[in-house]
Formats: sequence, structure tokens, C-alpha cells
Amino acid sequence: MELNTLDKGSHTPLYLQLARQLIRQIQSGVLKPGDKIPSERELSESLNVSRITSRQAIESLLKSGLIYREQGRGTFVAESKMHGIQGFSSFTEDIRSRGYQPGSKVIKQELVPVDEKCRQKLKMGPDELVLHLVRLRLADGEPIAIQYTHLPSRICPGLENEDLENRSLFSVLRDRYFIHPAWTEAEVRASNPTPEEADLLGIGLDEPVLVVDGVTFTESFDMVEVVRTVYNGKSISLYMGRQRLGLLV
Amino acid sequence: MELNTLDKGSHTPLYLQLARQLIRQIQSGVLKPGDKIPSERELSESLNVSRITSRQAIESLLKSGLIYREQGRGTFVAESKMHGIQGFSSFTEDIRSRGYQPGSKVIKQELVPVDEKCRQKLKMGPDELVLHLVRLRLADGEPIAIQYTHLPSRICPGLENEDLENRSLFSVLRDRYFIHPAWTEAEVRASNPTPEEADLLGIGLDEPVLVVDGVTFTESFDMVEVVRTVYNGKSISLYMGRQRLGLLV
DNA sequence: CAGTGGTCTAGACCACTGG
DNA sequence: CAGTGGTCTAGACCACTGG
Repeated sequence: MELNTLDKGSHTPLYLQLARQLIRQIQSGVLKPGDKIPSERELSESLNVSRITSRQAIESLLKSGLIYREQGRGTFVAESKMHGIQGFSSFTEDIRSRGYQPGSKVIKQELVPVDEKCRQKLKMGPDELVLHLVRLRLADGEPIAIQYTHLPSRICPGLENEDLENRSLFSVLRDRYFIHPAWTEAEVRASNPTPEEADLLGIGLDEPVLVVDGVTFTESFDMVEVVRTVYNGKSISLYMGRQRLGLLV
Repeated sequence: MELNTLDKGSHTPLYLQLARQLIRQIQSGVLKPGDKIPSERELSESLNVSRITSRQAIESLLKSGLIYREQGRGTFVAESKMHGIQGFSSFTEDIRSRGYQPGSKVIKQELVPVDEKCRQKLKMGPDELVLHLVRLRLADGEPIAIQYTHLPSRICPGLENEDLENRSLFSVLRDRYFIHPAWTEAEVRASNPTPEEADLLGIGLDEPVLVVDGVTFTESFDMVEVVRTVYNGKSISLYMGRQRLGLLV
């Protein structure tokens, strides 16, 4: 296995440079499921970094479930079915993969000053603008979710004027802005809709909705969007794929 | 804030001892949401450990979402409603990592013939028995979920007679049967409780519940259990960690 | 036994936040 | 400016796995 030397002068931390190299090796198939990856000591010696740095790189891949460790044996590439799976894709891709025609109706699409909560999540400066997007999402024309999206306008200038009706936001980000969403971190809960949401979804105030609060990242862990999706509880369930159990305490 | 000195002779790692102390401080209300917790340096000096050890303790709480860090400002106790984190571990460990005392009340614990749905999921023979377990799950004594578990009795003979009141099923599986749950595959949706569930959870029939249907595997992909967990929607949110996006389109 | 990950020490410099 | 978390070094001993 070949690894490039790391750029110690770069602004990108060494452990992230190494983590990305390992991700590429796995995605390109150089490292296959079940393969043992180099030990922390091997990595640190061959790349001239400390063991803690190589360990930090490995830990960041562990979180994503791409690899797993076994004490005394080594660190291994996880079975591909363990990660990935179609659990979280874009709404458009998700709906399409279920066999429905995806669509959306734009309710709001405007630049607003960043509020404190988004600012922290997106690591933005205090005076930056975010594009605030509210869309009613449809499957075969039926409303099944409301999506509130916040994107730093810095990374997608002009998106406030783009026509997003019936288009995938992610495909616009990829094709026009060369931003490739790769990861999402989400929190899920059951709740009731607000009166506006109930109205848009055509459901009663006491019917259940599934609320997913997420943050989306690129492969290089730059944050792309903060998004809340409110699903009509009756029309959808989310498949989570294989989750590694966190057995710590 | 008082912290006990750590036991360097203990088999429990120092960082875990410290992490548990911090969890208790948060649980007991000594540390409240929004409070700043001592800095890594303060902790390491007052407890006579290295900064890396105090940092490791803080990182283990970070994963559970109990706290959050802000560079240059400090580390703070998270809003208890907003964190949620660690959605997929055993219930016991999940609740404990949130700073509550886990518990359970066994409602049903009996061997039954396998039904068709379970038989397929657990890949069992047609005449095998499953242990059917229904438990009301508690956090600090408050009912927050109902859990329906099916395990092939082949892999856990005698478990029908084990006392599971207030014990972690996973810890029994590990310690007595040497079964190590490692992965879970789940489907999540929002719904309403059945009358029995509403009664057990102490909520109304039109209040939302979060239903998680899961299958648990060992590292080697042997199926361990089929489990449905019905959470009181108001008392919990699930954190999904970092999900790789499906790159379909 | 050599090799692995798990834990730990005692330092260092950096970028960032607030006053 | 002093304080914070973010990254990093160069070591150490431990428990565990396999041959």
C-alpha cells in the first residue's frame, strides 16, 4: 500500500490528511472489506508523524464505520454493507429509490443574516449571510415532508436566484458549485406538526411527524448545510442501514 | 465544583473514571445546561492527570452529546432536550451515557414458537423457539420506552429464567453467553401508541411515539435479536452519528 | 514471543474567543 | 491580553491476540 507523504506546512491537520488518504484507498478498492490496514505504529513511522496523530486519523474513520478495531489483532476495513447503505441520501434520491416521482414546491428562498445557532453549526462569521430555503417535498405529487435548509451563501453565491422547484438541491450543489455532500449527522425524533406544517402536509395537529435535524458535510468535512426535515409520520419510515453499536460505558 | 481524586490503581481507566464523575455532576444538576465545565487544563491539574487524559474523558462525553466544545471559549453542558446522541447502543448504555439511571420492568419473558416474520429475520428453523421479551424501559424511574425483543433460544438457553429486571440484556448476553452485539440495522418512524403502550408510557393515544424496528448482529453477522422499541416522543431523540450519504444519482 | 490497540505522561505551538 | 480547545511530539507500560 502506498501512502503519500503528508504536507506538514498545510493548513489541513496531518491526521485529516491521513484520514482522507485512507478513505480514498478504501473507496478506490485498494483496501477491500476485511483487509487489515497498517497499524498505528506502521503509519506513524512510514509517514513520520507521531503515533497519536495516526491514531487520531484512524479514530475519525472509526466514527464513520468505515473500519473497525480489534485489540491485539489490528484494524480492518468494514464490510461495505456495514456502512453506506441508502440510509441518508438526498430527499430526491431517497424518494426516487423508493419508486416515486420526487418533487418540491419552494415556499421560501432568501438570503438572511445568520442566526447564532446556525452560525455555530456552520462555523460561520458573525456577519455572513445564509440562504434560507423552505420547501414542501412531494412524492408522486403528494406532500410528504417540509424541509428547512440553511446554507452559507459564501459557498453557493447566486443560489438564491436559482430555480429549485422540482430540482435536487444536491445536484445543483454538485453541478454548479462543485460541492459534493458526503456525510450527514442527524438527530431524529417524533413530534407533532406546527399549525403551518399541518396545513402544508394536509394532516391534523395531533398526527405524528418524524423530525430529522441534520448537518451535511463534504468528504473533507466542510459543513454544507443545516437542515430540518419534517416528515408526515404516516407516509414514511427511515432506514438506518447498519449502525455500529457504541458500547462504551 | 468538587471532583474526587481518581484511583490510579483501579482497573477502570482514569479517563473513564473522570468521564463518569462528570456525567454524575450533570445528572445531579451540579452542572446545568449551558454551564461551562472546567477546562482540560484545570481538570488535569486538579486531578493530577495529563491533559490528554482529561481530554479523552471530555471526548467520551462529546460522543454522547452531553456536552459541546467551542474553540477559544470552553466546553459546555448541552441542552438536555437537544442532545440525544448515541442512538444506537444498548438501551441501558444509551440512557446511562445521557446521565440517567436506566431501569426496566419485565412485562413478559417467555419461550414461544417462532412466527414467520421472526423466522425469516433471524434465519431460524421452523420448529425453533424464541424468547419473547417485553420490557418497560425507564430513565430515572420514568417510563420512556417499551421494548419488544425476540431472541433465538438456541443461542441463549436458560435466558427465560434469568432475572432481567433492571439489568442490561446485552451485558447478560456478553457475560453469560459470550455473545457480543456489534451492529444494528433499523427502521425508524413516527407513529401513535397502541392503547396498551399509551397506558404503559403514561401518555395520550394521540401523542407521538418514535418506533424503531431493529435487528442486531454480532461482528460476524450472526443475528442476535429482533427488537422493536417504542419511545415516548416527548422524552427522547435519537442521534444517528455520521452517515455516509448514498451516492446513487 | 512479537505485534496490536488501549491508556497515559509531560511537554509544545497554534488559532480562536473574550475582555 | 490570558484562557480555551485543536493539533502534535516522543516517549512509556498495559492487556490482549496469534503463532
